[in-house]
Amino acid sequence: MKELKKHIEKIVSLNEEEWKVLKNGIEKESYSKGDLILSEGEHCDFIAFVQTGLFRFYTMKEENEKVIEFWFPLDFFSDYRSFLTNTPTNFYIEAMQPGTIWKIKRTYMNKLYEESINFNKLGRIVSEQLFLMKALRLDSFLTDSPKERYLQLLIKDPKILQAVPQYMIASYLGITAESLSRIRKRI
Amino acid sequence: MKELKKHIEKIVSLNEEEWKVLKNGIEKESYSKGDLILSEGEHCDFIAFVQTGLFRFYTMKEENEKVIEFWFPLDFFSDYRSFLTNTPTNFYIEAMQPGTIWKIKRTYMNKLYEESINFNKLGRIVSEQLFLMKALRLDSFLTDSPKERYLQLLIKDPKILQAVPQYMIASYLGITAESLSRIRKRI
DNA sequence: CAATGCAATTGACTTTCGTCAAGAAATACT
DNA sequence: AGTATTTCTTGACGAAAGTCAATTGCATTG
Repeated sequence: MKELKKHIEKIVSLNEEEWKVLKNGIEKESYSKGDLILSEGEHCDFIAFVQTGLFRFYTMKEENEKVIEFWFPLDFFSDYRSFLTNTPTNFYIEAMQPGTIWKIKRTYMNKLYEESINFNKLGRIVSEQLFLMKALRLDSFLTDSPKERYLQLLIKDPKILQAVPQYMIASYLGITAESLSRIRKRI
Repeated sequence: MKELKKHIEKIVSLNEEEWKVLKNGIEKESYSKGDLILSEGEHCDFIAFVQTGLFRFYTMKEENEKVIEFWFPLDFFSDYRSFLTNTPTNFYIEAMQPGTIWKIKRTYMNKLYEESINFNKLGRIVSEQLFLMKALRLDSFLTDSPKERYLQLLIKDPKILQAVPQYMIASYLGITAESLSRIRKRI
């Protein structure tokens, strides 16, 4: 829990009482490689924090996996669309390695939002950060070629390249595994 | 200001005092067709609300305009990346028609965030909504073909098609004007 | 160490997209 | 109405991506 507390404190400074209340809503979960934390049709009713492990967020489109995101230790994650709108998801969250996470439920989160300014601040800043990540990613689809997106990934996210098989990276870049292989050859 | 107040009240209910404080930080601005509200190199230090008119958010990539977003009446807008990180922007915001907006400055917004739970709630929910829009858009780039993205636009955002020239829609879909023209022919 | 399974590459081929240039169509202007 | 400007379409071509199938490379394991 130390990492989580430290991470939250970088965002907002909670007093003893607030931290105690927050802690009461948090539970630890452990997963084995290949476990599904969320599946199509379910509601995502939590926000989580990666303690250890590696997770991916993907969807199926006509038999093909489309990887939306990868999550590493110290990342907050959720199917935030399903979480916010309280609607069933089309996505899957999979543990790519054994790992442990901290989870907080939406109902508890909403209770916190009613309680103190700091929890709203926390929720706001987490939302802002999630927004920024999506916005940067979208911009690169609008302005860059697949080759350029790959080159930027090399620079900005080398840890993804080390940890993840290439065919998933291709999907994450919005192209096929074969295309990525050819892009790499051209460089 | 009526529309703005009504719109905010759908998100969070402010008391008389809070509304008065908020109002003090809001100023009206009017633009003519073609005016630039924000240009590359500047800092975006505001969040705005469209009262009337039509605005677009775009960037230049090697002489070519890349349209990121369109904003219509009742939309909140900002170069939220520049706003949140307080860094210079690579983007432009242009009034595509004569229009008026309400603006609130970052410094004022940050003051509000210190003041009451409701302003944080407002900021949180606006951030959540902005996140949702980006996330949906990104998903469609990862999972759909240009043709599919166009067809979805027909269904989900017909107002964009009516109000915006096709070559900007092409850019918004991540393709060239010629490609969009051919996609339309194929249908 | 051979055998298996998964990942990555390569080849052949099709489809689609981008680019450049030319025209047609639509819109705005005088 | 006629002209000018902008927008949209079309054609020709090259580059890149998708698809399917086969092969190579790599790691795991029995």
